Amino acid sequence: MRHLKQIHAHIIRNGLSNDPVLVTKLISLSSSHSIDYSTLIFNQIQSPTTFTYNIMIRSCTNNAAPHDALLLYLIMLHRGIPPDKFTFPFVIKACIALDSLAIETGRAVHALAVKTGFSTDIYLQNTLMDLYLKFGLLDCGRAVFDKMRVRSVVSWTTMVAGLVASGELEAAIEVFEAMPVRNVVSWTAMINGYVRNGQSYGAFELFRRMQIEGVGPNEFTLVGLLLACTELGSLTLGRWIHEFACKNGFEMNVFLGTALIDMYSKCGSVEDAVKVFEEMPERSIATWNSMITSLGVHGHGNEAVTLFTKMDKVNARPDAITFVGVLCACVNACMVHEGLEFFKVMTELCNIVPSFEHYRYIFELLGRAGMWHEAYELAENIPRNKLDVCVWRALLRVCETHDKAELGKVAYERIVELHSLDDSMPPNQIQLQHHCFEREVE
DNA sequence: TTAGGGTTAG
Repeated sequence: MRHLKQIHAHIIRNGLSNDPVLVTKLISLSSSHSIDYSTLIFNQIQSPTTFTYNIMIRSCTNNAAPHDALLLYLIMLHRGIPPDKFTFPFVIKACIALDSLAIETGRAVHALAVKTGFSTDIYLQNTLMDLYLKFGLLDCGRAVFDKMRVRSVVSWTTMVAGLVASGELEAAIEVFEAMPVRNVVSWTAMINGYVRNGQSYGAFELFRRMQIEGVGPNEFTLVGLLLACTELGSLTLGRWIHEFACKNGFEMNVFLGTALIDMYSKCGSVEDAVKVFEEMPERSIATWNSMITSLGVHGHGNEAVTLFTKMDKVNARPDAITFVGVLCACVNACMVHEGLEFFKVMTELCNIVPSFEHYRYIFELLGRAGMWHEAYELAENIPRNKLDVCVWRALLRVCETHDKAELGKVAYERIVELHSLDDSMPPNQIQLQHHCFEREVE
């Protein structure tokens, strides 16, 4: 970023700040470090063109600001700057990055693309398919696919991946088998389809077929296969994939490394997980989380906590999942006071809003420490939202295991009370829960 | 300047 700013200064001093090529290059290069800086450059352009808008829209989406991307698109239309064939895929990608509420915007963009004559662009069609399929509108995705006059391997793969994500394994297989050409991405998408649908042997069968047909796997493929090993609980197969990766010179990137750690941990070899972790040249938050969780569930609570404290030294910021792992480790290792301290760090220092899982572990810790009043206070102070019923349930659960009938009854009454405020809960379900509780109390 | 596949909790 420092070098980029120096270059930017030279550009200004040499009177080149209106050169569209230089300016757009600056925008896209700076966006991954500071979207604010990119916006600053963009706002200084005297007469922005379709091209500069496209670049700015793409930069926003690629850097966690899809909402701004849509806003820019609207401003662009408002200013009368015409979108082109590049604009539409970028805007649809912004919709995909948002939640499914953006589907209406997506449809409107689709409509405008039809009106302006860009709807037959293969890049747009592929992106639209992706949008509809990812938001569960399988018929719409299919309709785009069926209307395409030319389909590339990307079109077919998008269809396969979309069906797989919706659990439509049979339909995905049908499309996959009908593909005229398959590349490593297509094979990987299909392998993951088998894994996600609990058919891990099918995934390995496909891996064999892929190699017979002369397509080599890459890191993505191996990650899918490692998930299959994890699902099967097969340390032997997992080791084989690991050896395959080493023998074939695969780069130990964060995804492959993390999948290996997770596989070793869940297949019972925490030693191998640690070995992989220590040898990784680069780690993501998922890598840390996987390793901490692994140590925690294997009864190495102290090691998990030590590793957690190391995160700070390498500037890795813990997230909500990290604390689920740490709290779980504390529960398993009976580190009551440490756990309570971490919960404090999480909420007060890291500003992480506790989820149901955090409450579950924290109630367990408080229960073990006999701090029932604190547990009650904690549940009582949760603002009214969707989570509070779950939290009282978590407390009820802990009360049950610790034979804490009195507080359990309070928790139970709160659950019934909150349900009665919730119209979406049918009365017979409340009755049923009431019945269950009475029986448990007896 | 554009399109598709990947890791962590529960």
